[in-house]
Amino acid sequence: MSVLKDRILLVATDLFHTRGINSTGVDTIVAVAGTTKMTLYKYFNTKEQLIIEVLQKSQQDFQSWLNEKLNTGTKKPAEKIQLLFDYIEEWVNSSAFIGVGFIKASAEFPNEENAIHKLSSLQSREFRQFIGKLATDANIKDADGLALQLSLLFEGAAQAEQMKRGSGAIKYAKKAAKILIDGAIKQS
Amino acid sequence: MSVLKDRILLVATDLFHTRGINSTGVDTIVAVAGTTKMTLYKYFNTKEQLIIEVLQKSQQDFQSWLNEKLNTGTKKPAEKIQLLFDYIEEWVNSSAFIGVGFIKASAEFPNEENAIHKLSSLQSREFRQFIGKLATDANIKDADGLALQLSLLFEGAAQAEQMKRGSGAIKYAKKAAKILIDGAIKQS
DNA sequence: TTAATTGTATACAAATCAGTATATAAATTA
DNA sequence: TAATTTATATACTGATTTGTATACAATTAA
Repeated sequence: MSVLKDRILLVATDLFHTRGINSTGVDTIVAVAGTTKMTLYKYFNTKEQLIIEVLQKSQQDFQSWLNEKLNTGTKKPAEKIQLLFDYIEEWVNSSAFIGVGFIKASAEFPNEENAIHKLSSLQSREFRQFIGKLATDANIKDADGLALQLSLLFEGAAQAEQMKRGSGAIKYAKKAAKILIDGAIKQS
Repeated sequence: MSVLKDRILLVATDLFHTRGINSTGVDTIVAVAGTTKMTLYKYFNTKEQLIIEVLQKSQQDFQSWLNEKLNTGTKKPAEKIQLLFDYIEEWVNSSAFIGVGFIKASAEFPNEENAIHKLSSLQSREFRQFIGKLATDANIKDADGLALQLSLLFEGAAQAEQMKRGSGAIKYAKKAAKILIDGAIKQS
């Protein structure tokens, strides 16, 4: 990938999170990235396409980071799901955390027919399925039900953390997750 | 309150939820409300003021509805907190539900210095304190901790329901809430 | 009847928005 | 060296944004 395209993606990601997507114009993005609109529109056909690529890259980066954390060493499936919220906490508390893209995007583009909204919805569903696979591997009976509950805690905590940094919401989400996981394991 | 001001508030509330706040211009609002910009600006100094009043009215309406539900009949404190998510489910599943204003607003106005963001943050905190009072009245030990966890489930479920109507997220949030509440009561 | 209030109609200002056209400079490749 | 690619600079279009100015109509109160 071109270094300029990469820089535009990075700058756009940051500005979208700190100022909002609709409130960030392409003029601002190119000014901060130190390039011009002509270059931006060479790499991205429309602003919508830029938004979509920003969302995709953000989610890919997070998933890659999470997968690496979960797959280092030799962890049993039951351990992995117990560790999930530890890693999420680590991620949320890192200085790099600026929010969950698909949560914000779905709020800014509420129309369910909109391409950006559809992508947000897909990413939310995929992450829930990812948790569901962890739960299935751990031999949990109602794996999908638990996955949905954990995803609610995740999205709720991310929302709270976006609203007020350092709220400590993720700490209590982790505690709640442990209770729900332990309860689900007992029933299996 | 003037009938016209009321109509503008209603129309703005609906449009903000279905199209997004920043994507809804005042021209659209007055056109749908069947009035003119001059009238809108007679009742609201700025668009920001309109947004703020929309958020305040939405939260007041929800809180009033919830209080009435909780205070009809003679319910013990422990019953009230157990019933909380039943009422939230009823509210979310009603046709009138269009989302939680302060969740969307905080996403569209991420800057913590922004007046709209501040109000969103305040409303979220007030609702959590409201749950905290229910928990305290029910003699729960870590009332604030439980309130935070329940608010995460609430915001997560609302977020999920905004993203995809009829997702059934609230049903599983209710189940999770029951587990967390029962666990907290045991420890008291 | 006169005065005040309330709302409408319309046009406007000034800024910002996404996206394009054109021309030029620099760097890379053949 | 010549040709091609990559990026810049700048100006523009046309639509949209919030908010205001001005003039007029209808209703209500004194």
